Amino acid sequence: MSSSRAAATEKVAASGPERLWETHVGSDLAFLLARANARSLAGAHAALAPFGLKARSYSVLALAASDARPTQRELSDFLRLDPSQIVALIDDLAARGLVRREPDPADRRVKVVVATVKGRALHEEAYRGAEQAEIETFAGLTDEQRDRFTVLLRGLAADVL
Amino acid sequence: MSSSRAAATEKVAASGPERLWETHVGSDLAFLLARANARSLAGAHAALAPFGLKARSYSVLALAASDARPTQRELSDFLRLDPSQIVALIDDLAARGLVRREPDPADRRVKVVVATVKGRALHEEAYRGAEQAEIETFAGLTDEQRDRFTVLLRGLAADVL
DNA sequence: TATTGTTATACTCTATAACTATA
DNA sequence: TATAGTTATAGAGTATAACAATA
Repeated sequence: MSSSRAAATEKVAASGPERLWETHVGSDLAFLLARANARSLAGAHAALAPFGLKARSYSVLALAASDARPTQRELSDFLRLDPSQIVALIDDLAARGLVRREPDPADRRVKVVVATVKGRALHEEAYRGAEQAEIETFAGLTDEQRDRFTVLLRGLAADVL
Repeated sequence: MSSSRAAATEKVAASGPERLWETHVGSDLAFLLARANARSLAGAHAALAPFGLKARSYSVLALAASDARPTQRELSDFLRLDPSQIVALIDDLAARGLVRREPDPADRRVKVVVATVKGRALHEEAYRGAEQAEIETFAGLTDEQRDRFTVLLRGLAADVL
């Protein structure tokens, strides 16, 4: 349906898997979104692997390294992961000395997750790697397209179901 | 970093999980993309469940119901799923009488996957459900934004890594 | 009673390798 | 020797329920 794709299909009838783009699946937004996400995730994963991090552990570390001092429950809600998964992620990061649990004096049930000095240092490096991967993943977009893309995504992502 | 988010943060310091949006994770494109995808997938899943389909089986059925007559290998390449996963998906759809494997006279190794009459009928219904879910998921976007979004996503999705 | 974090368990998904039959 | 499809299996990821400590 898009002009760029239509231009490609004006040639000879494509052979091989490419020709399936002409199907209506090829213009299904959910499908395209899933593919784009898979690509982005693969790039992030490759960039974070040298630091022993994946997308999730990186997110947790990044939030712990911020000045937000998130609780485990907040991490669970924000990252949309089950509390038990947060426990596992933090156990791993804590075992590596990157993060620690601090008790909240106001409510002894909650534990605030903060990055150690070592954790902040690793985050700094990983952040640069992830940033670079993001640039490469979205290299096909102009700066303006990238900004628009971010705004659109934020709208979709922020809406609570 | 974006103006829309900055405007939101000018208010009072948020409490609860929402305040974590102020973190740089909240403007990480890969993160936003993952969230948007999760939301889209959840919508699609809910819409397809009444038909006994998930995102993947729906994609396979849709391609089988098209006039493209895809081979299993083409499905594997196009959907970026391992050939063994395609086998499992088609086994399931075939057991339900929605799809069948046709031998290719030109190459007896390959099997073309085509939808049965029953399969085409179910796809028709599921397609309308999925379309409706997509409309609801992207309801926050104007038609123009939606088109731009599609073009951007197609560029990201089509690029072979 | 409700909530935070934790443990345990089962289920789905994904990745990998080995096998067959054709080419 | 290479390719299409199949089978089997192990690992990662996900969802769920039950529990202890605290509110």
